[in-house]
Amino acid sequence: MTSIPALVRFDAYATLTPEDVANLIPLVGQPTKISRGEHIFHEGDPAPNMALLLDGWTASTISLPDGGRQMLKVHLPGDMVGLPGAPLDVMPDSVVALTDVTYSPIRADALGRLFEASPRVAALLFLISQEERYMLMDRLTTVGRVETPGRIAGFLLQLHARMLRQNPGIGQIVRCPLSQRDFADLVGTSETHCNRSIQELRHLRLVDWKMRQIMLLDIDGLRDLAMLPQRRVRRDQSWLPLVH
Amino acid sequence: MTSIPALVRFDAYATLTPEDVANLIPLVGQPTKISRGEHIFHEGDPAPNMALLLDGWTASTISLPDGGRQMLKVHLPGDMVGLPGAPLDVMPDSVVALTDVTYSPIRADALGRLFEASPRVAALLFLISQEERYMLMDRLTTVGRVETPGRIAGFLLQLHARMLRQNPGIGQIVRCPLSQRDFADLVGTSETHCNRSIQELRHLRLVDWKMRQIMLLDIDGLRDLAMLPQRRVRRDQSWLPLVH
DNA sequence: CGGTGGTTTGAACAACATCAAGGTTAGTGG
DNA sequence: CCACTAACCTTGATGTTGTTCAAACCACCG
Repeated sequence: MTSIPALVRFDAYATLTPEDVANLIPLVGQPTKISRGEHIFHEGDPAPNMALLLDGWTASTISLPDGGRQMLKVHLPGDMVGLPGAPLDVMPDSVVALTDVTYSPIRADALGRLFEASPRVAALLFLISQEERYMLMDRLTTVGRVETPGRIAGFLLQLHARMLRQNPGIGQIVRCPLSQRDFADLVGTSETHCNRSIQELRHLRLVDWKMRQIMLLDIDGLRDLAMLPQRRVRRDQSWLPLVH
Repeated sequence: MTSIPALVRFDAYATLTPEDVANLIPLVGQPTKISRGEHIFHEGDPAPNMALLLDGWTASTISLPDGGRQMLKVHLPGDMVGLPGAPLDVMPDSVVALTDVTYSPIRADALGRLFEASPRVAALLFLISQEERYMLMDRLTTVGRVETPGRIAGFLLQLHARMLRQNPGIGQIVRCPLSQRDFADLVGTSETHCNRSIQELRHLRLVDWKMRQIMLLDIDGLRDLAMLPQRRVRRDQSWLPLVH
C-alpha cells in the first residue's frame, strides 16, 4: 500500500513504486472543496471533466425528463469521477457531493502525458476501468432480474466490499450518508417500496438498519438474496509493464 | 478509417496511423471459428480471457441461481470481449455466439507490450473502455427507471447507433439475430411482457418489427419513450499522445 | 416551538410475472 | 411437395410486485 490514500485504487494490483507515484502526482490539480449538495459537474456540461476524489462521498446520477433519477454509483475517496464522459462531447451524468467533499481536477493533457510517461500506470488505469465495468454489470443484473430486497442486498455488499478494501477494520458496519430516497434511486424503485423492502431485510435479520448506520448481520444470507457471487480481484497481474 | 474492419473501434477518435496498426497487429492471435450457441468463455472460467470479435455477433450474459439470465450487451465485429474479467480471478460473465462467429484471442502479455509500445493506442483503448461504461450507465438507467417499452426503445437506439458507426448506410433498419426471449433478457422482463411491449411499440407506429428485422419508423418518438439523450462522441481528442 | 428532512403507514391502482395453451414460421427429411 | 419438428411468437387468465398519492410520525435544529 502506498502512503497516499487517494491512490488506493492504483495499488490494488501491484505495489506502486516511487516512480509510479511520481508519475501520478502531475495528474491531479489543485484540491478543491465543495459542500454537501453541490456538484462537481452536471450532465450536459462540456466534456471532459474529470476529478480524483480526495475526501468525502459523491454520487453519479442520470436524470430523466419525467423527474426520475437513476443513481449509478457512489464514489469513495480514491475513486475517479467523470471518466465515462471522456469520449463524449458533453458529460452523460452528474456528480453530486453527498457530504462535504475535497477533490482534485484531472486535466486531459496531464492524462495524455501519463500514458506516455508510464505504460505501467496506464495499464493500472485500464484495470480500474474494467473494475468499474463489472461493478456496473453486476448492478444491471440485480436491477434487471432481482426483486427489490435482493437489489438492496447486492448494492450493500458491493459497497461494503469497496469500503473494506480502502479501510479494512470497519467490520460489518456500513456507515454512509445515503437516505432511503437515495437507496430507491440506486436500485430503481420508489421510496415507499424501498422502505418496505428494508423492513423485510430487517425482519429476516439480515441487517440492522438505523438511520445511516447499517450493520450487515448475515452476509451469506444477503448474498443469497442478491444472487450474485463474490468478485475477487487477482493481484498477480504478471503482464503489467515494469517500471522503466 | 482504417482498412481493417476489426479495428473500427480504435479509429473512432483519431485516424489510425500505419504505426498504430502495426502496434495493434501483435495483439490478436490466430482467428478461431465457433458456431451459433457455442461459448467463447463461461462465467467462472479462469481470467483473463479476452478476444477481439472479427465476424458475427455475440452476447455477454450473467446467469442467476434461480435460472434467470441478464444479457448485458451484444457485441458486433470489432468489439472486444472479456475485458471486464481482466482484474478478476474468474470471468464474471459468459460470452455466447448469437451467430456463427470468428474471433481472435487476446493474450494478456501482448496487451502489456501494447501499453509499452504505444501510449497512443493505449489511450484509445482507455476511451473505448469509457464508452462501454457510459453505454452500461444508460442501460442501467432505462432498466431502473423506465417502463418496458421505453427500455426496448433505448436498447434499439443504442444498438442502431453502434451499427451505423460500423456500417453507415443501413438506414433505419436493424437486422439482428435476437429473439424476443433475448430482448426480454436484455431489458430485464419476461418474454410475455416483452412481446406485449413490442406490440405496443408497433401500435404506436414507432417500429415495424417482423421476426429479426426491425425498422425504426420514428426515432424521435423512440427517444422520447426511452427518455435518454443521444450521445455524441467527440473526435477531437487533442490530449492523445502522438505517434513516436 | 415551528420548520425541515427523513422515515413509516395505508389504500387504490398499474405494471409485470407466471402458467398454460395455441398459433406461426423455418427447416428437415421423406 | 408434404409431413414433421423445433423454435419462436402470441394470447388469456390469474396473482404478485411495485407505484402513486396522501398523511402521519419522528428526530434534529435554529
